[in-house]
Amino acid sequence: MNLRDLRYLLAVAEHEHFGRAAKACGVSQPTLSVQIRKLEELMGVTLFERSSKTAAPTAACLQLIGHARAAVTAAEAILATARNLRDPLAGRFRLGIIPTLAPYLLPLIFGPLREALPTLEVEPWEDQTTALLDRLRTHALDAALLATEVDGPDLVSRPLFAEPFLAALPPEHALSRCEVVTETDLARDILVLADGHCLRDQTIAACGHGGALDGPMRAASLPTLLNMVAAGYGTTLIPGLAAGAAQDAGIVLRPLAAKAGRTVSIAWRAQFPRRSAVEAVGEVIATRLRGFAEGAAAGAV
Amino acid sequence: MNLRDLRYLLAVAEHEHFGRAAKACGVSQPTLSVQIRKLEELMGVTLFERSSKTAAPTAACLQLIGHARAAVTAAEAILATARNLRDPLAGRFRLGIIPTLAPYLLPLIFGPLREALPTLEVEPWEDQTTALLDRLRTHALDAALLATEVDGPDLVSRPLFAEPFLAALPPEHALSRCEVVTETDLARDILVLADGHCLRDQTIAACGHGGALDGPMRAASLPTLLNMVAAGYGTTLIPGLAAGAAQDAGIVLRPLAAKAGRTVSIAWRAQFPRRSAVEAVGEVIATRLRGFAEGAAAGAV
DNA sequence: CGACATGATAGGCTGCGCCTATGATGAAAC
DNA sequence: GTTTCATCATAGGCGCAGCCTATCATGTCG
Repeated sequence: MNLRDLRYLLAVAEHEHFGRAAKACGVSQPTLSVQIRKLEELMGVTLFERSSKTAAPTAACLQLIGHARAAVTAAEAILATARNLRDPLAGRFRLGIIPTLAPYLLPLIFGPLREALPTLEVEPWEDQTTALLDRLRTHALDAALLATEVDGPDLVSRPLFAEPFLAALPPEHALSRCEVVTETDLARDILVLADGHCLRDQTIAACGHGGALDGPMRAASLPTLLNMVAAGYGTTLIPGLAAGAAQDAGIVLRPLAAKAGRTVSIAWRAQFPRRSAVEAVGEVIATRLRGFAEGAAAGAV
Repeated sequence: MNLRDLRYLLAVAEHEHFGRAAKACGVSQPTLSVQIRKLEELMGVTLFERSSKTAAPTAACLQLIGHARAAVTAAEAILATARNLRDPLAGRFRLGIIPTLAPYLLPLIFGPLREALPTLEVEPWEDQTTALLDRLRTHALDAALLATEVDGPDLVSRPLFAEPFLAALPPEHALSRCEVVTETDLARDILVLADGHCLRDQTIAACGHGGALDGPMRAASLPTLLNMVAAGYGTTLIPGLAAGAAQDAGIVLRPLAAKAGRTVSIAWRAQFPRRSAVEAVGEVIATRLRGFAEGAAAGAV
């Protein structure tokens, strides 16, 4: 059985006339006769009572055309839905973002995204890098904003903007008297985030450390870490976009001598079909953040 | 687009694997690859994100398979319904019956019909002959019980049983002293049904009439006519099956000398596809009424 | 690096569904 | 009664869609 056959069935049932139904279907009358006959043989039911005047649907036929109409309608709904889905810049777009970036970046890009891509429903998902990569690979995310290189041939990425780090000091800290802080100077009493945050590894890579990394005061999130620094427990590096939040917490910020920083990239599956959506989102973010690195490195936010 | 294509789509979406989906569909893997590809081109939407491990449905695909499943389900419902409809001895059977027959015949045949054809839902429709023929021709009835010959090549009929007429007399009527009444003797003060009833014409044909056929007391129905006879307004002919009702009304019945009567037939459209249902119904009625003519003609009911 | 799995591609064949032409039948016109 | 016109059914031929097997391209894993 075929959708075409069902359309023929509906046409003949509606017109009660093979010739007119054939014209409505855009086929010849014999075609319709043959196909309806085959349908009747397939079903084992006489669908129409033919006469020299008309072709009247039988009671059995009337019971069937309800289902037939449902099938044809559903098929047309598929095509109609597909038409609406054809635009890759429309629909849900699940975007993963690492925790040390999300709260500071999202407020900046929500507006531009909505303006540039009004039909794209960007759904942020905050998680650590490895979790984001897992979700990317299991198709639970469409793309992710990361601060690390992605590995493996199944994923690709594109850098969006450079984010310099800043030294974050308690106001009374000795280094706060310097205009510029050298990364290694921070190592002595540096505090880092809990395991799993890429910022933790990058901080250690840039500064080294004074020994006790995971003391009793593990900082599970960047706001917590900022509070700990503000309370005088030690120093740290923060990403440039968090500068505002750090200053609000009463932290002194200084540019770094070696200009340590990280590059934020957008990553996606190589096979992801809506590549244009990824690139559009990436372009909006890159444009919004253009020129940010220089301003942040200079200490002006 | 094709129902087959939708089944392929559902299979691949379910298995997330072309090879297994192909096996489930009973086709080769290349066939599935080609058909899904064509579906994607038709819709302008990428349905699956292929990798060397799996074929994951895209978000667009997930939106479409709901409709696809609806279409496939409806198509299967057609076949399932058709299977149930395949038995012509099942389902509604709209049976027209003339008014001078229905109230007396129906009680006799309801039981046997239900017993012999339990899946056939016989729906009686009482109307005069011409109305029944109209409804037959417009497919509003499947068959009709008539007491006249049917005309035209579009309708055919089969006699079921002979129904003798009986003379119906007021108890005090002079003819009630006779054992047998001659048809023409009734003509003098005969009463007949209103126009449109076949029994009216058959009564006149058998007996003639005394002149004033449609006086002020038109009898629109046989029970009314019986009441008029019982009240002494005149005589009439009644069909044998109405004998019981006539006697209940206090009417004297006598057999007729010339054995006037009528033949009850079942009529249907020559093209009606459920001919076996017609014949089964006719057979049940004929069997139930077998031997009725002799008993009724002898006056014993 | 080789063995194995995936999905994609190529070429050939079969049969379905389409057409036009014609037949069969019945109704209406004359 | 005969003709004419309508209906749907049938026949024969043709093109293409969909299927197969064989093979390729690619990525994974031991």
